Amino acid sequence: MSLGQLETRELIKETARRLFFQKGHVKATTQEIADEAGINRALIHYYFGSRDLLFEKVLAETMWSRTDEIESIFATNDSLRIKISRFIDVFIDNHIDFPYLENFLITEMAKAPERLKQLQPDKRGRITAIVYRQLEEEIAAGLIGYITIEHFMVNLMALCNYPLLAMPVLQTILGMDEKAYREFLSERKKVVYRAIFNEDLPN
Amino acid sequence: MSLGQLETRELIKETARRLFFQKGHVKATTQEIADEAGINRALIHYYFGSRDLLFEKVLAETMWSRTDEIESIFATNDSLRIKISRFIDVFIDNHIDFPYLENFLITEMAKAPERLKQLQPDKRGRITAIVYRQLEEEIAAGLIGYITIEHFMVNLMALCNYPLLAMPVLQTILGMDEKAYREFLSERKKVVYRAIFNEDLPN
Amino acid sequence: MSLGQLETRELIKETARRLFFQKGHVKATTQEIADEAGINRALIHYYFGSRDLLFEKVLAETMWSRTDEIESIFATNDSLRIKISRFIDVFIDNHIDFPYLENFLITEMAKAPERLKQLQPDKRGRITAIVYRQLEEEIAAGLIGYITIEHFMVNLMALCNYPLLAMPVLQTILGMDEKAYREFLSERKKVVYRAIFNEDLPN
Amino acid sequence: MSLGQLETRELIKETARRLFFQKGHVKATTQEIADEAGINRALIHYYFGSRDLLFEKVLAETMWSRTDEIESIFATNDSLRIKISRFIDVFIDNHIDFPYLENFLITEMAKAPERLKQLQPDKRGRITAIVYRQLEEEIAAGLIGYITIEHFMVNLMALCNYPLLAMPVLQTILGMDEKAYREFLSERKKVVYRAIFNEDLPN
DNA sequence: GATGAATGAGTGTTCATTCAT
DNA sequence: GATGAATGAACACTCATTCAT
Repeated sequence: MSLGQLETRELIKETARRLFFQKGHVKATTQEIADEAGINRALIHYYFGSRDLLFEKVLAETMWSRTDEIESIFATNDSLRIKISRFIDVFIDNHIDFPYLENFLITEMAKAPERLKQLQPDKRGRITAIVYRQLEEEIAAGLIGYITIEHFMVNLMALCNYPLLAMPVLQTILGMDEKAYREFLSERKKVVYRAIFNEDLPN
Repeated sequence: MSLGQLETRELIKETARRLFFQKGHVKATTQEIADEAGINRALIHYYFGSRDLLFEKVLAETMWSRTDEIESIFATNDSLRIKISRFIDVFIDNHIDFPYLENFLITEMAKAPERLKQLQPDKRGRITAIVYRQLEEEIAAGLIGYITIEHFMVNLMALCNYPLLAMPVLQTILGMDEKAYREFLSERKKVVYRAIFNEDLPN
Repeated sequence: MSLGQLETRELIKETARRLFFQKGHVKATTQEIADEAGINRALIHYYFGSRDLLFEKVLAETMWSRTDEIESIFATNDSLRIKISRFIDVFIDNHIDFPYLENFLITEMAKAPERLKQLQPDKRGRITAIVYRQLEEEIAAGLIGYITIEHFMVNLMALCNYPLLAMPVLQTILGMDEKAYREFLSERKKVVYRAIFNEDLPN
Repeated sequence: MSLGQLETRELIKETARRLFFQKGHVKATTQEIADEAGINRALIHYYFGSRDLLFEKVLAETMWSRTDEIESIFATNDSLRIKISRFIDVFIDNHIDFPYLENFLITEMAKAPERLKQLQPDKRGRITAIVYRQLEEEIAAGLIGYITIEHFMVNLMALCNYPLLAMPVLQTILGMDEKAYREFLSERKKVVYRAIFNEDLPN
């Protein structure tokens, strides 16, 4: 593989990723991608075989890196509070780059629910098991009120993801511009932590 | 306008609503809508001018009724806790019917952010003002921890909407079938109330 | 179905038939067909669903009428000589109109041999049985030399079809123009009969 | 020209010939040819300029060798019967290797009838002249019935070529498998000779 | 009001061909 | 000589839209 090839391959994927996940063009056509990348439409087929295969490639890769990120947070010996605090950081700081990824995932999952299973291997199970144990300890110690693992995780995901997911709607409703919304999102780290543990985020 | 005319108009809108918001066919074609409604494709143009105009009409109407619903909850003399409790009820019970509406809204808003402003008139301002006052009283009385009105509302919306919005993803992650997920959603009423007020939902 | 619809449907089929079987454009594109018929390319899909379905329709219909023609020749009480004489007439006179049909059939058959079976139902068996009996009588009576039914039929088909099938090649080899070749073909009726029965065609 | 160059040139032509005439892939793409030959697609253009030029080259060469073969049969002092017997042998035995050549020729000729003239030089005239004389002698001697040279040659070609040409169709109609059809073809040598001379093939 | 027929613009994809190396 | 990258033209097909009736 020459350098040029790698660059073009990567360029196409980058462009697709940007259109799909950043700009929210869920149905971005090959023409749109080619125009944005400044290449010929046929090259997409040369490198990826078909629009769908490019699509799957980009989705899979993004999912992998995301899953790895999450796993690396939870698969440590740290306390639950530290883990959650990191999770919030990652989701709010990093995922600003691809605000539509979650949205995208939901739309696609609605069409082909069996696809996620390929993208999310058994790691999920292990993560849940770890968090489950730590959560039980917190509840037993009376540090947080009773809650099931499922609702705990969904609360966490909801509080972190929703403001990203629904950004265009919320930005309009709350009457915030780009900058104000960014500020709002950074404030949310404390707010989410507080909503989860009912106490202030340390330091 | 004859009765038949009204009926066909309404039938088309109903069908479009179902396909768009219930089944998640964001890109439902005029043919698909016509087939589902059992009418001729050209009639959609006869009544609505174009696919996009039908789309906007349906979206606007759904938004209006939703806004009205929300307003009627908040524009009373009830306590904040009762209002929030009703809000949770409405969002979780009623909005199960159109699970993809939120998702849809977000996707469309991403394309044309200026559109929402037409759909959400100045009512928004009045609602916020009312809730704002009540929220300040709660905080002042030490009944809930300090939180801005924006974060309070976003938390509430996140905890209610996210499980609906992300249903396909969560259903897969949590390994729940249709029935189990419905059960999970109904449990959430208590969970959300608790997360917001840090106390159990009365009765 | 309106008159216009039938006309357009028929027009498309006619045009396709002409391009496929008469002009030998085995790979005629939908554009070519549409241009030749003076209609929009998309209409072909409107009426036939796809290029292949149009193709199959036209092929099947042409085959049916041909099979019927052959059957009506052999399924009588006439003598073998009369039947063969008619067969020669039909193949040479009528099939001049679609000189590439046979060729076409062969090319397509090479790709999908299972297709012919659908087009040629069990009629074939009955025809062969009838001819078989009559042929045996001729041989037993010493009227023609010993020959199997298979070779007899293949000889007949070869002598009739080949000059049509290979028209472009033969026309060039034999140095004949359109008119001369047509004359040559009409002479062949006697020649074929003679080659089969080793005696002159009556009257 | 280096040895390697010659080898690659020849390899490409061989591969094309096989795909075109043996496997019947009339529309074989440059990619298909390159893959089959194990070379780069661009090399076809390097050596032959374009797909069409490769095509023409291969067709021309195949035609030349075929014409030479025929000429060498007829340009001897042997009797007509021996010549015809050899002709039948060559066409039936040898041409089994390229069953689609004839078919191919016909299809291509239909598109560009002027092409054959370049491929079939004045040899044709000489061959016909020789056979013509011998045929007249046979007729004069009452050894065969009256027939023109054109019909005689066309009968001969028809009886030999048609079973090869129409192999896929005939195989289906006659219900023969590969092996049975091969057997059938070998029987045809006697059958054709008999149909031409109305007597058994010697030895 | 309602329909089938017809169209033009656009989609993903294929392919022969060219070009830089 | 040989290769991978890149392109333009064409293909079958889809779709919203228009039109005549």
